[in-house]
Amino acid sequence: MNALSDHSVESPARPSGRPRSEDCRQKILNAADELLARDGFSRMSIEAIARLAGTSKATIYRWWPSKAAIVMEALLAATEADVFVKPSSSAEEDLLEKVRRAIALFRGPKGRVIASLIGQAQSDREIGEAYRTQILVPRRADLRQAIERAIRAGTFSPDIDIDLAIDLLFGPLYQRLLLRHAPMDDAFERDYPPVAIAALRVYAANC
Amino acid sequence: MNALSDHSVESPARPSGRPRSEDCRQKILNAADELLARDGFSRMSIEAIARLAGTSKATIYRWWPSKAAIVMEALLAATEADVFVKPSSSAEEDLLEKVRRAIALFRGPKGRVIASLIGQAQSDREIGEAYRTQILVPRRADLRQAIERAIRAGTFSPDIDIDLAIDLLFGPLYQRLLLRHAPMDDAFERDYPPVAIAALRVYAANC
Amino acid sequence: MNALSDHSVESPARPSGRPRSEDCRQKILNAADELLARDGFSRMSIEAIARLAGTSKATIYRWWPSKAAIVMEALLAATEADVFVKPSSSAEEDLLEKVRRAIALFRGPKGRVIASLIGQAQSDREIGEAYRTQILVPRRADLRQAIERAIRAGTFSPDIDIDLAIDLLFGPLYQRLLLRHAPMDDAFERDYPPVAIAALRVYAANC
Amino acid sequence: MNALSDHSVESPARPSGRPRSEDCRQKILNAADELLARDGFSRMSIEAIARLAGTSKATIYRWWPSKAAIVMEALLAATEADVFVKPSSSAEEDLLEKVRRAIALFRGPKGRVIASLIGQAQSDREIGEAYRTQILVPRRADLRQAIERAIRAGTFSPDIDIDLAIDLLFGPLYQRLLLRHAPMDDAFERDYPPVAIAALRVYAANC
DNA sequence: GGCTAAGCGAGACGGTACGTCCCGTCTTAGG
DNA sequence: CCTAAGACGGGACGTACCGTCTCGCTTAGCC
Repeated sequence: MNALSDHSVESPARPSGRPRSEDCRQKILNAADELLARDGFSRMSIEAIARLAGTSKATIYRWWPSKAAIVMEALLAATEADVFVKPSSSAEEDLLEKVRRAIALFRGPKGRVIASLIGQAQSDREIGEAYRTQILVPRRADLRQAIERAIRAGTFSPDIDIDLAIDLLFGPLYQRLLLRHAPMDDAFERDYPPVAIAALRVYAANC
Repeated sequence: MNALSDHSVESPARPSGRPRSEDCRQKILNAADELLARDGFSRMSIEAIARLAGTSKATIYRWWPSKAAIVMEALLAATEADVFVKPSSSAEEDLLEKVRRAIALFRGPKGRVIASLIGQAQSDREIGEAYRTQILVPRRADLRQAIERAIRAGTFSPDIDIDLAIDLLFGPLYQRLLLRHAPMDDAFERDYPPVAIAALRVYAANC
Repeated sequence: MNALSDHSVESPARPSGRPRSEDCRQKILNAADELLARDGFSRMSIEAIARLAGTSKATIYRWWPSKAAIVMEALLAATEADVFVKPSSSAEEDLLEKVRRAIALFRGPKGRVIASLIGQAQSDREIGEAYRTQILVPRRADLRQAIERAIRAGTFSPDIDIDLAIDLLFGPLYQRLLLRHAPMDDAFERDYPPVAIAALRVYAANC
Repeated sequence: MNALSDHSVESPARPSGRPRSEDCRQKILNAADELLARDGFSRMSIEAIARLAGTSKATIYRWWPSKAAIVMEALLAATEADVFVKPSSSAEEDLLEKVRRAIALFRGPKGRVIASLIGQAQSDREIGEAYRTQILVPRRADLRQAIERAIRAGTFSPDIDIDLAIDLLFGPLYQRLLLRHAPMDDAFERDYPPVAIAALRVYAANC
């Protein structure tokens, strides 16, 4: 548990004092969402969030240590569903679907938010740590399971480096998201996933 | 030519008045370098650069439109050599070497600088545009040539999407540079390049 | 009765519900005293009093309308004895003693507290009103009685302006307390009182 | 020279850099004056001064260390003339006039400003020090000269404590200014000065 | 060699946002 | 009802940089 998520600790024992206002929390997250869309991550200020949410800055600082923490919380809740793939009989097929889902996610409005967070993480160690812990780790654990299913099914060699395998699948996606050297368009969404799976297959077979 | 590189315009007509001080330019670039290493991109301020360089802020603003432009200029000069690969008889072999060079570059001190710039580019369109124009475009043009050589040699199908091909090779690198979910260590430097080439080969053969 | 002393209203009818905690009242007054000594009036906050007293802010606000009211209450209780002079046969002698007592009071630890209150009163009408009503009015009534005794004894003319007379005696004291242009030292404590009485005598005789 | 008056140092050598804007200085002092009249010293904020003056807070903080320093500067310039008395043949007469001038000053709009400053000085050592150094010291030096003239003329004994003498004259004034227990009205303005002089005379003769 | 025009340092300036502090009010639970 | 705890809206604090500006002083090439 790191600093960016302390507020999400839920102690079972009800703490004394006036309880945190859930309404207030929502207003802040909504305001953050709106400003994120309008101004982008680094151009939006905490003062603006407070202004728009109609809360005081102190209330924000009481619960979130930074702008990134707010955005992360908003993102986290909303992204879970986007990438969940119901396991099918073919692990390979599932991986293909996961790649497709990731492309769809990156192309949608959350794509820029994710890119912003990763961008900020380059100069703020806490944001990076939080992003890895809260978003990447569970995400990659899920992918790892799918790959391990494929290994058990004999599709992939048990000797493969699973981290490397995941990177083969998703690296080009992140690259396009972040570098924007080429569009993440319909052609990419159609053509890339099978290429990625093919690349993984050749790596994982001949290991 | 975009805003981040206006200063490099060299008018052939000799302007009147005192000429730009080259000494001053160097002091600023050096100061930027030092602060970049010490504080990181977004924590370093233009005021600090001016302070350290012993120049005035006005002088900086006269020649560079932003912090990123300064850093970009410093980076550009220093990176050229790192990635140049003398063409050999085997285009595939050259690509392999280029991947290796990129890993070495990313692992070195310039890695964090590049990551910082890409990070900032997420929220500053000008930086992004400049990075793509000045760094990525020439870089990818070079890679494209190597791939076209391979196509002409019959190694790769002429139907491949060259952008996608390049992404297959370098995507996982940028991913590790920017997400830092897994180390870019000796094992990676040793294992990844051949895997990348194999992936490209399978894509480019079966296209 | 003004706002700063509402809490001293004592309804004869026993109110329903939990009675006010006397312990709590003492803890707050003690904490106020301690912080007053440590930080001075305007640097001490109500939050700090609550923290130190181990009470909640709400409890303080329920009983006192302001910081000054707390301090006033603490001061009032403690100062009564300092200035009471048992009437002797000579009203003039009594006045002399009262001046001496005031100097002693101002030189002691309560001197700075009184100065702080008068200082705050310059920008807070309520504090000023409360200070005058609760402290100055009874104090000056007492002095007035002593002077009237002297008038009845024929020492002073019955035509004198008693307020002016009191000011002649105490003005220089307050001036030194508040301006601190010159020390209120042993020499002053020894030399000033007879001078003051002499000044009063010459005014009150030749009126 | 203390911290509250550093800005008034006038180096003969013109300093480098953009010169201080006199216009800006005036706008700030005027804004301070207006707010002082409208809201009183402690209710006026530096933010409000900046807002009204149309300057930035940084500009204020660059030149004045505190609210009090601003007010002091505004006061200082405006008060000089109010208390200057052209020496006449009678030193005693001059003292009488000086007392009258002080009463007039205290009754006017500057009276509340002076009271505010003295009030703040009770909890801010720097303000007190500045007030004493910049206002009281020159003021009392002037009074001291008048008294010394009277001593040389044989009116007063050479043994008197001049500080005490000044306090006898002005103490009651400050007391009424600060305690407001009795009005500083026409009657006081008419009656007090001769009483004060008489008191001083009896002290200074029988010393 | 003096003129002129830009470069340059220094640093003031209007702004904006920062993160903190305390205010006085409120909303809980528990005594 | 009283109290402890502490969340809340509000607003000022003093600081840090931003990018622009106004000065006086170089420092060249050109007349």
